[in-house]
Amino acid sequence: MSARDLDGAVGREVRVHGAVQRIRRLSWGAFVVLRRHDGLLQCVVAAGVEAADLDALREGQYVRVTGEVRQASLKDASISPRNVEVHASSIECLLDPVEPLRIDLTKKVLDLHIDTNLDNRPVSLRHPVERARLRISEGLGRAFREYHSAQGFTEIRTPKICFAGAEGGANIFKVQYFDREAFLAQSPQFYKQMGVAVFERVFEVGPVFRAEPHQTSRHINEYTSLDLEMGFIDSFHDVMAMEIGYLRAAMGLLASEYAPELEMLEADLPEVPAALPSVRLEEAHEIAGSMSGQDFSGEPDLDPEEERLLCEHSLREWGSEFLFVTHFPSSKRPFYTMDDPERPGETLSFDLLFRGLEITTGGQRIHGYQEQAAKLMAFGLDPAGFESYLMAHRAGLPPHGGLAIGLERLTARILRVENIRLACMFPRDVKRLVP
RNA sequence: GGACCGGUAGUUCAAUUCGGUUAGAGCACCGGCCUGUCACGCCGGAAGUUGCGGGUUCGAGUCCCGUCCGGUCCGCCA
Repeated sequence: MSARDLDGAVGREVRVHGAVQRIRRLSWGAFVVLRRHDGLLQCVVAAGVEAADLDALREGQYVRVTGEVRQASLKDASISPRNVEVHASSIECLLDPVEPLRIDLTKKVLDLHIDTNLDNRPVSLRHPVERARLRISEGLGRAFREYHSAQGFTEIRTPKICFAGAEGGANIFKVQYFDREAFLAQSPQFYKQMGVAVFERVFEVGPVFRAEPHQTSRHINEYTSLDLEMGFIDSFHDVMAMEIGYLRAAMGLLASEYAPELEMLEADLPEVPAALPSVRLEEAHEIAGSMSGQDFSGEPDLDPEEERLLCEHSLREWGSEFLFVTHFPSSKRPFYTMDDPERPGETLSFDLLFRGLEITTGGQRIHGYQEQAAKLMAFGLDPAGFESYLMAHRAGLPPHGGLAIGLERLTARILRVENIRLACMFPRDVKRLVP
């Protein structure tokens, strides 16, 4: 029985099951809040109801409650629905935990060190706030699928065990693959591009792996990439427009179907203007420079301080919490990125900044075989090592481009969670391989 | 790879410039009370090898050396 169904069942007898999230004992009985598949439900258990041994009732037990649905008016935002409660006529224990919970799940906030939280993830995830964060992340992934499916994209699944990395460099995990060495995918980039020739528009929601030994609140070594690639674009602005469409759809879906979670998390969804501000990297450096007094000009990338400054500026001057930065230098972008014919040394690429953090990278790709082979060599790479990739170029690719959004980063910034790990069910970082 | 910071009860934190009696508090836990709670409330209780090893000292959670573990930020990136 869903929360919505309970809403319409006032006066009826229902049977529900769940885990005991918290018990508030009073002299006449207790309020017992159940954790269920789609929210917390308050039950009222008077002392002496059938099969109910209130003294034996413990947080963490799994129970089945039978009772009448009655109207209520509850103040606790973690409970959903809040306009009904179940007055138990019987309560049956299905399972007793073998040890008391190691973490206090009854309070409004989990007052834990992030490390304690993550070490105890099998339990801490049962807290309403942690659960709600994962639901928001799920909603963003769901919106990505729904929106792009409606836009004519085909969902693809590409291998995560690869012969070579898409981005090159040392940040790739090696794995033993029978009698050979293989690598964990850093990106579905090559496969997406091949997919463009098959379906014109493709997307994938999947894990990517980065072996960088970074230790910050915005990096994990396995994250979920919301990837897309689209053919027959006129410019990379088509890709940016698609992202705007997605963000608008995603915020709409969250507002309509994830309202209880958003309310509990006290989240403020960003407005997504129909057109987002966009500046070239050079201009971005100037803006950040004038705000901080530092000189960023000539830097090939944005540093984290600039990302924060630029977002502040974008909100104040243009009323947008999102800001595109374009035209990163060729040297800083992968070899498949198309150069701007009008601006030598610059690429037709973009990042999207949101609330102080880079959440997306994208751009137009090189589709011509000769151009791609030439740029590979200019990067000091051997085209022979990219044979199957270049096969697609030789067989012909339409003009195309795409992007990748870091799901955990997007989730974390929407919820204003400081550490990306808290937007992830079981984060992997340099120090953390379990749980 | 670099810079900074930290490790005290199950947990989150205290512990007075410069070292000083028996290392405290909130929450959780245990016992009792409370006719409707909303992070319930009230009374009581138990709970610690101060990460580990060594040193200085009459005396070390506090100072010094070593060691282990971790966090934040930077580089790099989503």
